[in-house]
Amino acid sequence: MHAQRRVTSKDVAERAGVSRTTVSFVLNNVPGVRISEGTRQKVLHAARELNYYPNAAARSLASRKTRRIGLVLCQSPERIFVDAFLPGVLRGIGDMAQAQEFGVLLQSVENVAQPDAYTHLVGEKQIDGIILSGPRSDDGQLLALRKEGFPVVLLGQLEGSGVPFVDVDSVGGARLAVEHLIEHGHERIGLITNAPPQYTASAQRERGYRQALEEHGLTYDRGLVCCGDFNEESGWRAMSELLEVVPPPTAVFAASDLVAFGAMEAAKARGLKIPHDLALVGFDDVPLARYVDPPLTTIRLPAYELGAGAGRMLLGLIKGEEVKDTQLFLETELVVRDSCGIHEGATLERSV
Amino acid sequence: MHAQRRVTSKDVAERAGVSRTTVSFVLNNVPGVRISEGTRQKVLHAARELNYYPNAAARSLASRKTRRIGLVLCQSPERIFVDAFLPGVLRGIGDMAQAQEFGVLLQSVENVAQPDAYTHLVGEKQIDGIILSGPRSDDGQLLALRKEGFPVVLLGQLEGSGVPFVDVDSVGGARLAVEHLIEHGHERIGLITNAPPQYTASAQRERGYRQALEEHGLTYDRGLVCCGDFNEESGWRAMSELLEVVPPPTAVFAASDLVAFGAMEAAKARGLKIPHDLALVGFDDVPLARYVDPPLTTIRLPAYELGAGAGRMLLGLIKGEEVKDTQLFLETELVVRDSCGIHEGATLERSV
DNA sequence: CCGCGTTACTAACACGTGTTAAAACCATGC
DNA sequence: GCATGGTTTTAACACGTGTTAGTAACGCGG
Repeated sequence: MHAQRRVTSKDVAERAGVSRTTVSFVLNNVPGVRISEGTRQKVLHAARELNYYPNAAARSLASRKTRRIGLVLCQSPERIFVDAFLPGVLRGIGDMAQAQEFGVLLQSVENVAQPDAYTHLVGEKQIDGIILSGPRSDDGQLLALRKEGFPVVLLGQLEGSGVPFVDVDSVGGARLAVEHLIEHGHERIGLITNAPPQYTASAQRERGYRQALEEHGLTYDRGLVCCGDFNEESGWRAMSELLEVVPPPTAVFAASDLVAFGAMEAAKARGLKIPHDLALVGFDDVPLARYVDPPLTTIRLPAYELGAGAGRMLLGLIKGEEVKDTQLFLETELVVRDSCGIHEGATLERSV
Repeated sequence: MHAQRRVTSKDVAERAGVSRTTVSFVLNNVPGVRISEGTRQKVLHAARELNYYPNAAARSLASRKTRRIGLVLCQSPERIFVDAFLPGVLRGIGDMAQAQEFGVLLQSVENVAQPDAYTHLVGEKQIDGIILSGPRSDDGQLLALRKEGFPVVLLGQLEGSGVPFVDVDSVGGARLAVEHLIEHGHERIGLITNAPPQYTASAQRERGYRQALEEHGLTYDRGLVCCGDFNEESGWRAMSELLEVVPPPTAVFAASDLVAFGAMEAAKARGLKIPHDLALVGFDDVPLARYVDPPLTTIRLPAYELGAGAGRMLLGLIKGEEVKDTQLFLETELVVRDSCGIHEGATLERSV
C-alpha cells in the first residue's frame, strides 16, 4: 500500500556485499580507518542506487549529536524593528548551518513570564547549541545553560554576563552618522535617542554621538539631547522639544529610523523643509527608509552578517574549536540619501 | 567534570519504584491503559524531582514520529514582498506547532536549480510533514512526496496539482478594493496588475477587478489595464501610460503596494494631487503603506492567519485526521487610509 | 480449592545507527 | 611452513525510548 519499507544501512551493506559497519565507515569518512577504493565505490554506488538516507533519529541517538541548532526569538518591545531584519538574519544563520549540514530549529518565546519555553529543546536533546535573540538579563535559564557548558550565542549583548555574542557596533554607527553631519558643516547637532538610556543599544548610540562631537572639538550640549521611545510618536514629541531650543539645531541625528519618521513629520508640520532647513539622519535602514519624503539618510545594519556571524560562532563552539573572538561587533554602513542635505536639489532617488 | 550523566526514564522508574514501561505509560498518557492514581503521582513526582526530559532522538526512533514539521522557503522573485510577511507567517506556524508540542525546522532553498534541497529532510526522517512556501510548478520532488503520502501543505497554490494549500483570497481582495472605489462614485477605474498575467496571483487579482466592475454594471475597458512587474519602477511606467488615456481614469487600483508606490510617484510627478485628482488603492498592506504620503488605502493580507492555517492543516494531516477543507482561501481586509479620497481633508493618520 | 475475568504491572524486543575490540585476510621475510 | 605486521572487515554492544505479549495480584462465583 503505502511507504515501501525504509531503506536502512543494512540494505546498503547487503547490496554492496559488505558489512553494515563498513557502510558506516565509508559514508561517514571515519578518520583513521582505511578503506580500499574498491569497497568504497561499491558502497557509495549501492547507497545511491537504493536512494539511502541515514535515519536522523538513530544517528542522533548513537552519536549523541543532533546536527541541529536552535534559534530562539524572544519577544522584544522593538518588535517592529526586529521584524524588519528577521529575514536577513534568518538567511545568514540558514546559510551557515546549511554549509555544515546543520538544521535550524525555530522557537519563539511569546511570554517573558514563561522563560523556560526553550529549555525543553536542550533537555530533550533536540539541538546541539542555541542562538538567542533578544536576551533578557533576568533570564536564569540562560546562565544555567551556559554554566553546564552548553553552547550559546546571543544576538545582541548581555553586558557583564560573559556569554558569547554577536552585535552591531552601535557606537561606531552613531559616530558615522554624526561625523557625516559634522563634515558637511553642521555644528549644532541634536540627538534623539532610540529608547530610554537603560537600554544598552540606546546608551551606545549616545556614546557614539558624544565621541563624534568631542573628536571634532564640538561641545556636548545636554539641551540638544532628547529621549525617544521606539516609536514614531516619541520621535514627534522629541523633535517638537528640540525645535523649541534657541538657537535650534541645524541637524538632528535620530538613533532609530522609526523615531526619525516621527521627527520628520513634526518638523514638516512646523513648516520646516528637510533637508533645507534641517538635516536629519536616522539609524537602522529599515526597508521603508528609502521611501519616505525625503528619503532618509541612515545607518544600515548588517542583518545577514549578524545571522551568519552568530551561526558561524555557534557552530565553532559546537565543534569544540577554540573560538577566540567570542564577542563580535559588526560594522555598520552609512547610506546617504536626501534627508541629510548632501544631495540638495537632486530628484527622488530611485535606485536600490 | 561536565555533564552529570543524563537522566533517563530508567532513573525515574527506579526512583518511583516501578518499571520503566510504567513510566512511559504515565508520561505519555497511553490510552487504554489504566494506571492507579497512586503510581501515577509517584511517577510524575519522581520525574519532576529528577528534572527528567525524554530524549527526542530515542523517542523518534522508537515511535517513528519526530514531532517536528519542516518549513521550506523557496526563493521567489517577490522576495521583498515575502520578507514583509515572513515574521507574521512564522508566528502563525510557530503558535500552532507549539500548541501541539511540535518543533519547526527551517530550510531555505536558495537555488531553484537544486530543488532537492529539502528532500533530505524527509529522507532522513527529520520531520513528519512539510510546509512549502512559494512552490514552483516544475518541482518534481514535491509531486513525488505527495504521491508517497507524505503530508504536504503549500503556502500559495499550485493550480491543478491537487496539493493541499492555504492561500489568500486574491479575487475577493481585489473585488473589495474596486468595490470601495465604485461605492464612492468612481466609474473610470484603472488597473495596474502586480505582475505579468502568467502568475496566478496576478490573474486572480485581475479577475476580482473584473467581477467588481461587472457586478456594478460598469464595462471592462482593456485600455484601462496595465501590467506591473513586482517593483515600483513598473508601477511608475504603468501609471504614466494610464495617464495618457483620454479621458484618464479617476481612480486606479494597483494590485501590489510596491507597484502602487511607483504609481503614486508618477502621478505626483505629473502634478496630480492624490487623492484629490486621482484616487489610489493598493494591495498587500506592506508595513510602509501607512507611511507614504498620502497614506495608502490598501488590502491587508492575513499573514499570521496564513501561517496558522497552514500549520493547523498540516498538523491535521499528520495526525491522520480527515481534513475536509484541504484548499483554504483566507479573507482579506480593506484598510482605509487617505489615498482613496474617503478621508479628504483629514490629517495624517497616526494610529496603528 | 479452582477457574475466570479484570486490573496493574513487567520482561523482552524493536527502532537504525555509531563504535570498539577482535578476527580474517594478505603479503613479506626468515 | 610459519611467525609478523599491517590492512580490511566483522560481530557485538550501546544509545533511550515505545510497545506487545505475558504474568502476578485480586476479587468472585462455583
